[in-house]
Amino acid sequence: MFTRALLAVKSTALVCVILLSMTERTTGSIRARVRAEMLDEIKAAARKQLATDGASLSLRAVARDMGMASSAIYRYFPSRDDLLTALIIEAYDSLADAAEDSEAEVDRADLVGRWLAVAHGLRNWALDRPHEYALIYGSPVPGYAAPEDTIEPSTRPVLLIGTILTDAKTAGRLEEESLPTRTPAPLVMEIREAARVVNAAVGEAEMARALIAWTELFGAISFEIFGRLNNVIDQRFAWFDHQMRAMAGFVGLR
Amino acid sequence: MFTRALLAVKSTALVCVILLSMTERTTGSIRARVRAEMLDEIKAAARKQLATDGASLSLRAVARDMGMASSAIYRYFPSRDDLLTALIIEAYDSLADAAEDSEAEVDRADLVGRWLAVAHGLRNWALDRPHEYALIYGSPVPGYAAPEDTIEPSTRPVLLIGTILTDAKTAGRLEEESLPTRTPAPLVMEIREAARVVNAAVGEAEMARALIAWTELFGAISFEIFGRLNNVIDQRFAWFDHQMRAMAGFVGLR
DNA sequence: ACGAAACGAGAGCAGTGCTCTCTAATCGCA
DNA sequence: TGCGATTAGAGAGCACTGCTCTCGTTTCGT
Repeated sequence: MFTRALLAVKSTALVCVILLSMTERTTGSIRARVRAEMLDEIKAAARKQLATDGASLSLRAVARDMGMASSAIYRYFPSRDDLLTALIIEAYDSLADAAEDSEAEVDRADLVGRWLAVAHGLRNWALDRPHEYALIYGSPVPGYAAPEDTIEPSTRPVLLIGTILTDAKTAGRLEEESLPTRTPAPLVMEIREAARVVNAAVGEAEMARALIAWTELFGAISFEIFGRLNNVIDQRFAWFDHQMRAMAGFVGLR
Repeated sequence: MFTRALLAVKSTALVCVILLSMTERTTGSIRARVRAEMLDEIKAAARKQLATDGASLSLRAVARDMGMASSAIYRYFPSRDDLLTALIIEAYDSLADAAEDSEAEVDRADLVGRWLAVAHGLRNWALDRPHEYALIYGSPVPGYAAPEDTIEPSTRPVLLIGTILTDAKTAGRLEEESLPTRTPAPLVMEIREAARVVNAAVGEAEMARALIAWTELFGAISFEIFGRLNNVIDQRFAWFDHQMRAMAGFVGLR
């Protein structure tokens, strides 16, 4: 909003702008700074529209909301999909932040508590912004193909269980077990690789159980957010908490 | 297609139509029959379009595909959402059929096998028609609110585990256990009610475990269909099978 | 055989993503 | 300081969407 008003009174504000550019030389030209602010402003407006009108994101509505022509948006985002991509990346980061913040508040030695904190952190974030959750963990947006840029941010949330697993293992708080012998060797290799990626210093059996718990976790959130619990479970918090404690036991956390 | 050609040569086919209506008096007037066929034809065209172009379903494209004006579609479906609703209901039924057929092929006494058959039946259906899966188990379609009509069909798939649980219980093939005492009473009541609805003659602890397995099952399918396994797990079948065997153990099936 | 109901086509409305052109503001650099 | 190059924004326009309304035609029940 500030940048918009600024642009509207261009000539009179020019001196002020020059002063600003002098005191903040590190941020580059004012054009670059205004551009960065515009990018944020557009994303914020889009996020707002996402929250109110649901998953149907209209570029024109965003432009209208900002009081500018729809064509001007294309100076900042080459297409609607690129705006979506930016929102998706931000959503992953925001989700990971929420989970990390929630987990950080728990005593390091309380491994079940840390798992529960991650789970509830993820769920609370999803409840707060269901449409953003749908954007990243729901069905892909109709004509939208997730580009490369979204792959890396999407891995952030799952990294958390890596450290929990490692800490549990080193503290001797993780029950050990071996995978059934019928588990195909290629799959075992992939599970080991997954453990390596999330920095989990555990065996394939423990990692497999953690991945299953992770799957159940997002299954539970999706069921709740997408309305699959309607008319079945009203005790949403209690049910989710029960599931997560059960999965902690399944993983072998003590 | 047959009905379209029939309508195109109306006058000459009139006698034929009368004859048909006489031999098939039980099905009602020919108009009613043609209408039913049209409904099916539109749904089929829509399903085809869903499979090729993804979740963005265009009424006009469906009409174009059928060689008729877009406005004519509104004689059969009052709105695009109503078409979607019809497709959703059919998808639930089709999915439930697939799971039932898959489960029916397994020896009644093999309870783990029956659970695995249901799971693989659901997964195979989802892999065959990912967009229809997304329609019913993904994020809700943008401007679409699922009407009452979809509630009942959506319960069909889950009914299957009810019979498996009951059979396992009566055969003494289901490990018993009690819920942790901290489980809130209202939640216990809801779980018992859920067991009643799916005809599962088991206690709340067994039902809770089954619901968790059910959640993991759909979490696993969603992860696979929505691309969350990309670059992580390539051994899709083996991984799913492993998960489902693990969940069978978690539920206590023997 | 006739009035009522249903059907299909076409035009039209408001909305969408996106492109192109044109003007004005701002930039880097001499 | 001024000038050519770059960038921002507006507006018109294209093809598309869901949906409504009207207008003939066809089929229905009686």
